[in-house]
Amino acid sequence: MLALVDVNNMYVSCERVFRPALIGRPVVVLSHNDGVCVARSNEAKELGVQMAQPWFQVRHLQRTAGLTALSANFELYGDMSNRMMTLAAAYAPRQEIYSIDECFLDFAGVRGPLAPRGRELRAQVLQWTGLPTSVGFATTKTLAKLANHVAKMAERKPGSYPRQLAQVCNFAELAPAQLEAVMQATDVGEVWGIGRKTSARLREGGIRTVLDVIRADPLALRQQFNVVLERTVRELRGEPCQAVDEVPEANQQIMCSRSFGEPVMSLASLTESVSGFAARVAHKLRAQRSVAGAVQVFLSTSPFRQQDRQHSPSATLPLKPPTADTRQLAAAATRALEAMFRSGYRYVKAGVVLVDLQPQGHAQVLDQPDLFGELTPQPAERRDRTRLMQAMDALNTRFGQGAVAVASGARPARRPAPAHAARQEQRSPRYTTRLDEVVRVGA
DNA sequence: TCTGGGGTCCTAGGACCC
DNA sequence: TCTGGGGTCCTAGGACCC
Repeated sequence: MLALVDVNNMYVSCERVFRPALIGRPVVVLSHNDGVCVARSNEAKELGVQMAQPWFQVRHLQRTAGLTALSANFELYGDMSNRMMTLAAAYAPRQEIYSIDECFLDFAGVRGPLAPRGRELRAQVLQWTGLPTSVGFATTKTLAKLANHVAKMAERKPGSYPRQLAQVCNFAELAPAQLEAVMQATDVGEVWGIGRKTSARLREGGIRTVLDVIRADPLALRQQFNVVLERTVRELRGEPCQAVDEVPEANQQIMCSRSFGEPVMSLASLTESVSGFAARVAHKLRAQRSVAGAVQVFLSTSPFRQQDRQHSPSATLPLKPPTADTRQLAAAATRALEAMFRSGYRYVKAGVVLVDLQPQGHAQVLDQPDLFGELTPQPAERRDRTRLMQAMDALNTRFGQGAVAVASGARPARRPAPAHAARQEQRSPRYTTRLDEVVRVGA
């Protein structure tokens, strides 16, 4: 038996822990650049605010409906997530952390009724971290996700599902007829893995509810759609197709991209951004003990500005031998940027992607000069590089991203905030990870 | 005026080989 | 005029998730 534990409206719930006055009120959390809504309280959902909806489209609700908007505070959410995950892990032999706000628990070998354990878990996480969760139990991952959805909706929309399924829902405890009623009451688009396009096509074929798709022929679905849908339907029928993975696999690509606060036209400014992105991805790369075989850089103008000329190039540069050295990655990234940059365009976004990742230490040694005329460094030099990068990572972890950076060209040592710095007008304090930002009590 | 930032997996089609 | 067949590898793009 599996459980899916999921924090309700994670980012909003994290903010409410430290600002209880926001409980019961419509709240959204905005993306990096205060661009779109990335989390919504139930009250904000009731107002009709959509996931990823541009902030400027709903901003008026501040005045008319008392909507509160906060800038994303990922440092806070990451720390709250760690606390929640640690508590949840104690309830089952195995845990897979699936995202910042969800984990699967595998109860294989655990005896006794599970719903009470789910309620205990929920109560402890709520009391110890302040985060409200929902718990869904079932025999496969896809079913556990669905049970979790039912637990949430039964709580949020009384009447949508039986009241006793609220907060904690165990499909295994339902009578067959009850389970069938639940499947019939649930739209096929709510299923994990069935998105907008697929559900629209399914509906055209007369498949509207979860019950409909469970009764369809998996092989026929595979032919009409693809193997992913077939697996999803098999999981809905109780046939496990996805295992619980305790140890996360190393990422196959690592990306850092940002929209700018305002359009950027100068190469110098883009170079500064791209070097910064390269430093971030290099840091992440070393954290998972990998090296990159190639670096990709992309730029784009705004597709929403029809009146602007569009230019969205990308370029990939191989790294031979593969490396995790910030200086080499930043140099390659800026070279790629220079090769594709064209003046006269209003760029609004750029990004750096590391691909062709391999485990550290497996990289081949070249006895011929590489593309840039360099030989594979000798052991002593490699050791120095590694130590330099370790020192950089340690300083940046302790004092904040960017405390130590690679000098890139003409940038002055002490520079003003770049013109394209992010807008983040409503960020809350990092209560749990910065000593100077902890909650103050009294005057 | 203002439109996120990460990831994964699968598939189709082209290049290439024998 | 007539223009293989089967296999592999790679890449771009689509769909999905949070």
